[in-house]
Amino acid sequence: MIPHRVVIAAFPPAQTLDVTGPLDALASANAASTAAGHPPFYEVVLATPHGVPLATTSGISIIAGCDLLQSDLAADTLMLAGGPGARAMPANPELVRAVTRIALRTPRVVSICTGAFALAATGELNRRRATTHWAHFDEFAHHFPQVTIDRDALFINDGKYHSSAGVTAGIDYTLSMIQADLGRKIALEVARDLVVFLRRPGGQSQFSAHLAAEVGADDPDRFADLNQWLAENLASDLSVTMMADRVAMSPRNFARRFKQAMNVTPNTHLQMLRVDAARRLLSESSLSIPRIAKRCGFASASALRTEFKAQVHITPEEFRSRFQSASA
DNA sequence: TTCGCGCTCCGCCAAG
DNA sequence: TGCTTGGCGGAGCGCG
Repeated sequence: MIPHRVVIAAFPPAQTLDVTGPLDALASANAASTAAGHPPFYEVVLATPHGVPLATTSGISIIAGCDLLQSDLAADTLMLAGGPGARAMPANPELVRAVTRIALRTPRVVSICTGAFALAATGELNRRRATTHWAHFDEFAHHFPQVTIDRDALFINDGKYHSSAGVTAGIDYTLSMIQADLGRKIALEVARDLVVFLRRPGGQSQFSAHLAAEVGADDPDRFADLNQWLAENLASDLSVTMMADRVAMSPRNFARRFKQAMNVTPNTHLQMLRVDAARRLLSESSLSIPRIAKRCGFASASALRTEFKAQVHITPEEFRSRFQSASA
């Protein structure tokens, strides 16, 4: 089997490759693929101008030193890393030409964090939707007015072009990419691995509560559609009765079946989804706490604080001060 | 701080 | 007879 080649483009003055989370997810997917008796699925190639090597702490082995400027660089997925170099990249015509050349012939092109600046510089995002790190929304909009910014999304898929918000959101995107490439089972195994290796102090797990619940669930597929619907409608006035109606069951039977399948009660799961959404908005947006509470379906900012503290063990304000700048 | 209300969860039991 | 489903009621909890 020919491995799926992921070319990661990084731009000077970067000296380290700051996409460790997505790389670890790819490494974990390779391990799961190997354990299933198949060769590693992903082959990761680091491409920098003139092949300048970068340090990385990821567990995946990288074919380092490929020249981003070479004309015949081939990829199945092109991943554009963020950082100051990516934001400065549009001012370098030689780099813009090189990335455009690769992007045009690559089936899937992904930007991580401020890698969106490098992707937008190619012009391929014009009249498309995209996202980037919240702290650079205005700067991005100023430089690329023809790109529609989605300020709430964790990641955006528009045709073959994909963009993720912060580096943490890049992990969520990578999980969805692995699910598309290798299936739901492997993606859940990768998520389970990430629980072990990527959980940060202060309770900021780097993957969604949705996935966390599925990892611990006996039968996650049974309520997959409902969970998807819940995640998309958190701001609605949701109740166990409404969830039961949604899956055409009586409330009593629904509660029983949900607990059996997911290992948590419906309301506990709903609260996990709400805190997860709040956590993302706290680290990926500049919205006020009351607005985040409303958007996530909490009755008030006070209700958000109570539930947030119960699950994450710190207040939303502490969480924001600790993690908001960490992903910039 | 207290109290009442509404919601959730769960054990129990009956019906299909 | 065993399993699934759904109703009932009590305990617990959050919120205003």
